[in-house]
Amino acid sequence: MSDTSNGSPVVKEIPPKEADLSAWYTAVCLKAELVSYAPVRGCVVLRPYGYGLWENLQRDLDLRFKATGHENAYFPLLIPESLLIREAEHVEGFAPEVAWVTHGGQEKLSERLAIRPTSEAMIGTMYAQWVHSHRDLPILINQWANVVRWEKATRPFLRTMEFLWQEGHTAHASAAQAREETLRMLDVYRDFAETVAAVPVISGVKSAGERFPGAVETYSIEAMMPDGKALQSATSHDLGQNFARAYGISFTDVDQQIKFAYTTSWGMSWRMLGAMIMTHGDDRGLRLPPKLAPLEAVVVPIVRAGDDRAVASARELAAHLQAQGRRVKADDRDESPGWKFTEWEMRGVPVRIELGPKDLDAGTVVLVRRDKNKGEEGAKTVVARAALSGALSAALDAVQAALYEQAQGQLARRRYLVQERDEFLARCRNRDGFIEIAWCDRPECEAQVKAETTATSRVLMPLEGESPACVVCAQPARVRACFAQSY
RNA sequence: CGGGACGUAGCUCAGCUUGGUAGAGCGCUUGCUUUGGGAGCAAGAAGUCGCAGGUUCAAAUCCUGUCGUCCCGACCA
Repeated sequence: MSDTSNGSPVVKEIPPKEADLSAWYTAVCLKAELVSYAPVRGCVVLRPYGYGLWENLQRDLDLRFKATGHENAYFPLLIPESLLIREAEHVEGFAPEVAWVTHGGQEKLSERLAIRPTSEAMIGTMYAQWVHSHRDLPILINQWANVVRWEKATRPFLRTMEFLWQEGHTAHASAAQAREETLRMLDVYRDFAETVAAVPVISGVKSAGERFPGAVETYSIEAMMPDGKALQSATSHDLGQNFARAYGISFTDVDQQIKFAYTTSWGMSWRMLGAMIMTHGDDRGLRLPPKLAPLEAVVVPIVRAGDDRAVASARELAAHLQAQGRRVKADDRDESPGWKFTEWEMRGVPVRIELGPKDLDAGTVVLVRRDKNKGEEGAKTVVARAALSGALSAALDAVQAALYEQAQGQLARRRYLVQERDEFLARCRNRDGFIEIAWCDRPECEAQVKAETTATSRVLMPLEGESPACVVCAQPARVRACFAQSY
């Protein structure tokens, strides 16, 4: 997928992806103008092109939330300490990462206010006020918000101190309904990742050690990055009655008994964009899936001396496509065509439409797909201008499909089902990818693996007839576990 | 939070060892010629050397502190 036709990088600030994924990733995020570092440690500015990605993610995911019966609302950023500490495990889990507001103006506050690291405490408190009867349930609310977590090591999208996400919070009358909701939203995330971000994932339940603080069960979708590390891309938590007890969400049921509600929470952040960037990018820069790309196509006019038809024609073409709802623009800047080609490839635009004198004479345009290498079969096609709309649509679909297919191949190559303890530990240490084994599901065993390899279980799945002994410790196996080093 | 590296023009970096007038390439501005894979020529503009102290006649250069970025680890959902 990468351009290795000549030794030097196309965009000199972007090192080869293979050589140093970290350096490649940071360079691409900055060069493609997705983000800039802000004058605050660990925070980034999401620039218009990066925000365009986020808006497209938001729009698609939001439709899916609405389609599953949820409504949006907004809750306060600041959470009184006394509320946050109500759920013991929850506080303990988040304590190291909470930022505190201690002063208002010159005046010291009588109670510290946490800047939300997540909103279970705030939303739980409100749900307690709103829920009295089984008739008030379920409550199905989502909020799009920013949160702050005091992180020590940060990277654009993957881990920043402040980040954008959505957090869904629901309350139900029964454990079964809460579990159903948790799994439903997990599947929404899985489908979104695969069909929109074109990032294949594995999904499943988390081990006890990897569970959200305060949850009964945590589920996640996990993507595999090119360096063999897993990237948790969304989570869905069945909170049982833990938070309902802590925050007093109770209701009178049909049997006239007062019961605690069952709650869930689920979230996807802009980290998903990081997964997408790392999964699809190549040595020329970003490759964006059409469904998320801020620009689906860019029209590059090619001017020739004494022939200035191309610019006007490109503008007209772009306007025509925009009228059909396409995210397209004409690049009429005073730069050479080659410069624009490189620029838009680096920024990941899925399709380029070239429009030069030859095309103008012939009534054609040239379509170039970003997912293909230069000179590769099908990379460039000449289409009649009258057929452009359909051809563009087909090309976008093809790019979307090809990116997913390539990513699926990468994932498949990094999945290993292992029977031997030594091979398991070696592959974990070696960062080979998802290493799957029959596993005992004991915290002590996981701690042992982590100490020896720094890998942890990412998700657990049902056993599929593997040997009944844990590959690590030989105790009875209860699940199939997928181990990996992770971001 | 520990180990390592780095902050000099918009970008990539040289200069620092051995203190003495702020440098290069790319980019930028203007003009002309160009334009189907990062164009050419000419002229021009542009830097409190991350920040704050200290040593010194003199600091980008030496010392201390601090802020930030990157890499490796620890922590983390």
